[in-house]
Amino acid sequence: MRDVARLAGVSTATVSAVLNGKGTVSPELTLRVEKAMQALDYHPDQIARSLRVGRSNVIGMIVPDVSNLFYAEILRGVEESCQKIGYSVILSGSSDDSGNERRHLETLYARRVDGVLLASSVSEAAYDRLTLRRFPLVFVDSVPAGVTSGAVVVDNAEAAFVATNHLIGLGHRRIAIITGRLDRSVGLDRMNGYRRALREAGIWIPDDFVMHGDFHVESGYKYGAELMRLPTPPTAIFCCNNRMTLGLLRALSEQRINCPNDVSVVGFDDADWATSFTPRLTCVAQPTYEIGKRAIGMLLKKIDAADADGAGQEPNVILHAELQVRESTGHPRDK
Amino acid sequence: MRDVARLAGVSTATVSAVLNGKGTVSPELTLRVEKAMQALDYHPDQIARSLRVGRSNVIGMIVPDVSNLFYAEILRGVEESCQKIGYSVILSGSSDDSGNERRHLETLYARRVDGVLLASSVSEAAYDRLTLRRFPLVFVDSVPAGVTSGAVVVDNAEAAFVATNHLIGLGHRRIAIITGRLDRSVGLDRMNGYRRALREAGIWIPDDFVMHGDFHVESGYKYGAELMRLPTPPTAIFCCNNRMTLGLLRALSEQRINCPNDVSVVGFDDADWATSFTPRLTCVAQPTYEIGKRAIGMLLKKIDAADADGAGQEPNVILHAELQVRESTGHPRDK
DNA sequence: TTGAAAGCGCTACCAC
DNA sequence: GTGGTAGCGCTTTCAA
Repeated sequence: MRDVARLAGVSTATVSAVLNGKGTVSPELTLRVEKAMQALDYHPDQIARSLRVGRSNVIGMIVPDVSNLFYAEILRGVEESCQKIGYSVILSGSSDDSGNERRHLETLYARRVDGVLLASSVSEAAYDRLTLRRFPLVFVDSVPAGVTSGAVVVDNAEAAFVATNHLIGLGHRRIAIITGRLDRSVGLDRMNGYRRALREAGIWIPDDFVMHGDFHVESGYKYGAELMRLPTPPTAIFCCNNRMTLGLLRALSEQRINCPNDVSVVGFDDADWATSFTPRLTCVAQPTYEIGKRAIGMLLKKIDAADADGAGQEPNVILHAELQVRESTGHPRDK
Repeated sequence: MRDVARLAGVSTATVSAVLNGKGTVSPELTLRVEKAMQALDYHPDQIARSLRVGRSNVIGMIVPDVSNLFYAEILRGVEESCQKIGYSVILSGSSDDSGNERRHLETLYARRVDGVLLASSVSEAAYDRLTLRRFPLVFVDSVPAGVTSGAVVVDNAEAAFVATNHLIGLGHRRIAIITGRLDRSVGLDRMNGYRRALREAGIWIPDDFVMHGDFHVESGYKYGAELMRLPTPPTAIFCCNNRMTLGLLRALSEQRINCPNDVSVVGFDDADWATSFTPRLTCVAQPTYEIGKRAIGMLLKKIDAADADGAGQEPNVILHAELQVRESTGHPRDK
């Protein structure tokens, strides 16, 4: 920068003014400075700038699993929005471990990110007073119990309710569920939606139709296989995330159980493969890209509010998922 | 930091020494400083540190598509390795656009990242003298023509050769291909491997068995459909990436064409869904996680070499993909 | 072994 | 309009 100033015959202050479009520089000097910058292939050092202005234009994002398409899609929404406004995003994967999550939170703080997006948080550290004072934070996808602001979530209970009702409407009575982790709002809400639908339809479900999965492929596989080996297996299964659905479908395939003839399947989370399967998968499609966009929108609001010393309490954004009815659901055969 | 120094009754230099484990500080003072840091919940400002030492401990990674599982898996390898050594990664998606790619390169430079990982680069900007002087850069997945150092790639030609030979070995003679973009090494090499296998087996292939796809779902769908509508359709299709395979499978499903009875399919890239499909998909599995790990390893070497003013010419790392034979390939029926 | 002070590259304030 | 300069929080000589 000094070199630029020297070459243009001005002060560094002027160069800075040109850079930031302060408008108080004469056209003539502006041109000279720009020429000099070009000639020297000068690119302002954002690090130095950040240090000075106390703002990094970087946000952090923590997800449980980088290679889960669901988070990848959210990330895409986040990243594209960030690009437009000159933000960069540091991504870290927590592997569903609260220690990792906490560590990442510390790292991000040390790097002085302007805010962080926390997907499916598994740690209480996230809403420590201390952490919250460090930087604006918005919860994505899953929200800690009792938190009514600063989160972008989907109405999971409603979505599960609709999905289950779809099965009931087709005539199913023996409807099983493979739940997600119940210590997460996403997992619990989906199960509750399912239960409510059954209750309102006056359907009673045996305990062994409720399988407690953990969002991973293996649990979908294992519980799917178990369900179909029951003396009277379900005629429909509601599976609470994309990974487990993959496991479930694998189990069905191995047992040569035909879907939807022998059993109907409703998955949660749409995925690129959902329409390539035979049969095409009926599932609850979450607006992933939109989640990402809204989350970053809320975070920016919070960042601005923090700058302006406003309280910055953004009420939760609640988005709605849409049931995509395709061919993996049909009437029960032995009705 | 000043506060910590004051509270501990020492100078900031001493605090710094403690932080960096310089070892020249008496145990007594060390303890006092640590106490003070704790008491004030002090976390050193990496931004300031970066400015001073000229090293950010951040790397950038540019991928064409954040939500393609293939890149997501590589990213996972990268990210996990980075965590271990205290690096953070800024992720950007180029959407296969060279303008975006160039812009991200500029941004990353402005942020003074220590190096960048560039996946499937589409832009010549990446190997401009200028860009290369800015920071260590390693190419991942796809390598620009003629570049023999600084890249981590898979031997795509060999992988395609093996995959095609697998089909030939099963008795197929009418083997079609849906290629990727031929302006990328990945795309071209795979087609060449396919061609070599056919040539060596003395099999001649009509031109309309070679479909030029672009790595996206739609092209797999479109060309898959076209292939199967040919007067004499192929008995096997080799499909050059995960996305296009999804499209192809959808086309087959819609046309009620049975795989592998009517046509065998070999995909490129393994995916979580590959073993959940019926039939389970035979495909070329790239060592994605390993690619990520090796890439970051090479980048770090380059970074260190750059620090040490060494030339830092790391020869290309060439990894090998493995053919996963499953049920989507079988003998041709009408042989 | 410890501390004083310079300086990384930038911005913002104030004086001209 | 423009420039001089202090200082963001840290590390790193160098002197004590």
